[in-house]
Amino acid sequence: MTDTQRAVSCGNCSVRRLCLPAGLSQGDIDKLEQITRKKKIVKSGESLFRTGDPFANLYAIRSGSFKSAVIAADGDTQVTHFALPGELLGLDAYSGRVHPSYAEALEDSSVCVLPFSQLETLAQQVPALQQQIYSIFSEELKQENDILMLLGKRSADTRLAALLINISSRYARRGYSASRFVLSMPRTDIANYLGLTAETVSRLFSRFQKEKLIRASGRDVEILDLIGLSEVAGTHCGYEGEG
Amino acid sequence: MTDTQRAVSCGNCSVRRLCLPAGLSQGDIDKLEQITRKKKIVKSGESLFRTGDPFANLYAIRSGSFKSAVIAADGDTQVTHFALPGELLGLDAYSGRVHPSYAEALEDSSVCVLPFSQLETLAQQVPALQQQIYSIFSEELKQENDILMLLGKRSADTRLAALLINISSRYARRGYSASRFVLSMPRTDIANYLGLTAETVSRLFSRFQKEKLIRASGRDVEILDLIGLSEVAGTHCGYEGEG
DNA sequence: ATTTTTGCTTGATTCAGATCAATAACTGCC
DNA sequence: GGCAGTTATTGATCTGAATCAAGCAAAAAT
Repeated sequence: MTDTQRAVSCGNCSVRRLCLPAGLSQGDIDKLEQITRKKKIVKSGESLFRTGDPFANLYAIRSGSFKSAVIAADGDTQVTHFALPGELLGLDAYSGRVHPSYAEALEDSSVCVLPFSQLETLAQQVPALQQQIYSIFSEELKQENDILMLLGKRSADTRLAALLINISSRYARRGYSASRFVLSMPRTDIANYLGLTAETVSRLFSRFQKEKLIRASGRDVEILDLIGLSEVAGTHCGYEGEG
Repeated sequence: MTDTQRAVSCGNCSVRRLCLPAGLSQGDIDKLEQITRKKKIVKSGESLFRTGDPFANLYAIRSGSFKSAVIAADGDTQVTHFALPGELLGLDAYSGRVHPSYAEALEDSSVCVLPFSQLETLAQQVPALQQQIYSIFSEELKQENDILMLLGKRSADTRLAALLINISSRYARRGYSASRFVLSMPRTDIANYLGLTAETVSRLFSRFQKEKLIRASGRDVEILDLIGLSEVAGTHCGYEGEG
């Protein structure tokens, strides 16, 4: 076994506790690794899959980050998700056998390729894996509901504050600083995701800085006052999400 | 076997093609029925489950309709879903072992009670059932993405038009008229779901009537001009959803 | 049958965030 | 290092939907 292949194993993956192997025995992880031999590099701005692509694989993010988005009939797009290491992409493609959304790397990223038919077969034999798949689906649904709340009822400042706290706590889970991080997405993507315009997002960044809630320079963000920011977000953690 | 029990069988259920049994062989459906012995009646306004209830069952709607909603830290609620016969409720509770949302009957309704641990075990033995569960999860995610588009970028009239078309096509799938139906939810719920106020929704109903797109009297709705309504919705079917 | 409640509609006014517009800063890239 | 093309900030203005405020209809309660 070469070093390159070793690098793909779950055992030495920094996000194994957040990803599919979570809760599996070593023996089951070995089986999972056997169907996850391929790794894929996706450069910043490139697509992992596009809307309409046939569904064959799920993708587990190893490193980097992605946005996923849907495209309406009129060509308009809506960013639906910012995905970080350990998260799965492509789950919404199962029922239609085609990807209804697309995923694009926000920075140079790498993913594990999971052929779904094989994963399905393995899950049939490994209850813990099946449970983990249900769990990931379910968690995803739960989070979407929280975003619906954000878009349905919340003011612009609340939305941005909630996003910053959410991203912060997700980075923290992955072993990075919760208070200082680099946003991998442009303002336009943040705005689109939050149902706002880039101008409004920019103004809010300025306002949050004036209010000493954050310090921001471009995509570099430092949270100075988590309590204050949480008050703006109207909650005590992300949008009740992961954290 | 009594008549009451017979009534619970999938075989004579009008929505079996949309529900869990879809795609299963008769033998597999029999097995499914064995774990689905209980049926539950939920009266209008009553809860099927509440936020925070421990997760034990999934519920398949036999008749009637439900709204599900999440409650924010400040007590504010967001309606996340209107569920019709054949649809499953409770999927978002799996990962946390607790219901993160609640489900309330919009009219007198009945559901099949599916103990999840037994369903899980059965799915392990019946690949077609496992696939159907994945499919339902996946479909749900897909639809949430379409709602995100609606809430993120669309104007009030577009949102309501899309909802009307979506509900119409879902009724049609269940064998009811696509052009004439009774909304089971009050205006406030429609407004909340669409991220609007009840006043705005009411004004839009009036406007759509003036424009001869619909005829509405309270919750009784008739679609007069599907093409016109689709133009307002900016799409050719529901929010790209089920239809 | 009459009061109370709940749900729906309509009008007047306000405001948060969009839109339009102009710079400014940053990122490659010759 | 300088130029072209993004990406971000800031300002002025506008507008769609919220909010505030009645009034009305239908259903539930007395």
